[in-house]
Amino acid sequence: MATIKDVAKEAGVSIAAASLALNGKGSLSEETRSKIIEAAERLSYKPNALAKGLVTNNKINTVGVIIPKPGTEFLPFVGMDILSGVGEVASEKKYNMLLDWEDGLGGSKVLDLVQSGIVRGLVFFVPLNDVKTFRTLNDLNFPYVLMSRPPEGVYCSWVDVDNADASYQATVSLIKSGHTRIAYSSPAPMDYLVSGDRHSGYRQALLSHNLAYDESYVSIGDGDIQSGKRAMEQFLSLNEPPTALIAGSNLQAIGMIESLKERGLDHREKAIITFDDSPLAESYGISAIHIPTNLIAKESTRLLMKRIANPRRIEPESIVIGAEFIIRSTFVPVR
Amino acid sequence: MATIKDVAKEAGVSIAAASLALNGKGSLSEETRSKIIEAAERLSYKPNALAKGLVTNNKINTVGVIIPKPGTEFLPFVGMDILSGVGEVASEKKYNMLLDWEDGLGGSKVLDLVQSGIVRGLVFFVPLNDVKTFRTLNDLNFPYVLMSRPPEGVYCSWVDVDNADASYQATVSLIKSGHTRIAYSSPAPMDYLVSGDRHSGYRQALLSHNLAYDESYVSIGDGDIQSGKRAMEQFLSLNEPPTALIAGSNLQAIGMIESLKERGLDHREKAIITFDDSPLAESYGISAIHIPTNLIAKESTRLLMKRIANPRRIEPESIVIGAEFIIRSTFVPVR
DNA sequence: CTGAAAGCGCTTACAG
DNA sequence: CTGAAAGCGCTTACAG
Repeated sequence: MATIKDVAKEAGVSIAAASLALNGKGSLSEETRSKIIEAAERLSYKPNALAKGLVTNNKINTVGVIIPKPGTEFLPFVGMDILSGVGEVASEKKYNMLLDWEDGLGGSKVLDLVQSGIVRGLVFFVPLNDVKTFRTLNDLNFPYVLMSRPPEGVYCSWVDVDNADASYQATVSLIKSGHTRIAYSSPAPMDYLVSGDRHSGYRQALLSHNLAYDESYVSIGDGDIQSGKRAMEQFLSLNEPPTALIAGSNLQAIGMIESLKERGLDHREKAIITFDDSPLAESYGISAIHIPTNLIAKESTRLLMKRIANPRRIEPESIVIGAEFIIRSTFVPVR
Repeated sequence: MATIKDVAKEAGVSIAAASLALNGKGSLSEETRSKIIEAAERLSYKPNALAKGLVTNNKINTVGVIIPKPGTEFLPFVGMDILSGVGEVASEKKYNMLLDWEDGLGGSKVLDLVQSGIVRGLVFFVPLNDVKTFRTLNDLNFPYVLMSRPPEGVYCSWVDVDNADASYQATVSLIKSGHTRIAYSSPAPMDYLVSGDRHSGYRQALLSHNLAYDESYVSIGDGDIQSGKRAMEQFLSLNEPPTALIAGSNLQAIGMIESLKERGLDHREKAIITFDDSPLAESYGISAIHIPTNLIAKESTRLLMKRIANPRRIEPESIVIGAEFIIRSTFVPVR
């Protein structure tokens, strides 16, 4: 493969001149410049990113995306939305995208990545926030952005919807349409920020409308269909089963509906609202709180790029994006 | 950040000795070696991958995954399955994973990647095969593996299911349960290998069982729900509508069922078999041809690793993986 | 068994 | 306006 040396020789100039011309820097005569460009094209020269990275900032132009290991905790639709958003903004800036996930072995993997120079910045979509890793990144003054509200004690840039508010609004709309027995099923363990925020919005809505908060109406789930079934069964076994449910994920909501069907009940027997929207929720006709994951990913990556472009430590920024409540056939007033 | 120079100084040895010790090479005294290792730990030294890559093979230890742009043509479940498979094998070998997709601007992006030294090998999951890119990769003797049967004229390693055979078997099982009017809806345009292979298996099954092949029973779709609806509407408008259908994707199959429902028909009105299996197909109760995407991804990456480890040109290998036919409630005998 | 030196492909002051 | 030189962080023959 051709190197810059070959290009210089082919064009009959010095290596430095070739570098300048190829990067559009310096003040070369138009003639020399085009002579060099032509030589590069003739040899189909592509710069070696490693050498370039080594000599500039010791980094390669790559953004790293950290997501949960596929198959756990989140819907593939969400994952792909994120990757597509990050990838789009990254590629606009001629950045590559590196994908990795937490492996349960602790955050050391992320730090390896950072120190090896393979990435210039990181975006995180990790439900359980690892404070220690973030602290270390802060100490290193390494650029990163969270696609979620940061955990207590971490000062950094982030982009997210207001989960508590979205949950509050959804609960209120159920109350307003006459429901008084409303259940909540979390998308993940309660120590996950997203679970806690949504739970507190739900609770707040009940209390501010003079409805009792009852723990037996709360189920702790994970992202899959089974956990939706379990939640529904738990709720149906109560003396006074809820008439409305807020599901933590599409698959959970589907599980709830399946559970209803298994008992020979209509899927509109209960009012069901799910977090996250997808073709799935649409085709099942499930009312959904649309979290604009793709937009969150894009905005996060934009913040990251801004931060990378600014070598000095700058103030973290945060963006709160609005969630949209989409009413479909599972939104039924109390009967 | 600490460099190898710092480590050498801290341990009181030469840079060469430090390099040897850190890489477990050369013959150093046990004492010197551990002295160096300890110094590295004390400084929390992480080697700079760029420098290392530059000096060894001009490449960084990264595998590139090329998939279609998210949101087009394929189910996120499939995409995540692939990423998870590639990532798992890659990380076993301490490789990073770089994600990219075709952008419709031609394959030059891939070649940039290759020549920049960012990846040591590529795995492709691309329905429409770009012969020119593959030829160039062959010329460069650059390691890559396809997660699909290669197109005509490309000689390379690949891993795939036998789509024609899977389609044949599914069609035969419909014939055996009494269907004579069987429709086929492709997952993509017909010039995609996967569409063509499945179509030819379907056609072959009909012909070898003395059933006529009728073009009005064939619909050309894409991966989404709408195309399933369209296909069903096309078929239902025929004088003799099919009694059984083979769908190209889960979403297509769901579209077919939705279309049935919209007309007030039971979803078991028709026998429906879908390609690809997912929680979706499971929860809808759609009979499915399970394509082990995750396994395909893993095996492909293993082949790639083998190829990378072997600097000399070696013979391409191919692996055909069996598809599994899973019968669910949409598999109904002819009425 | 260990050290000094060359070199991977590039960029960036610095001379001229 | 252009060239010679140093250097990014590492590894690998090659001396000793």
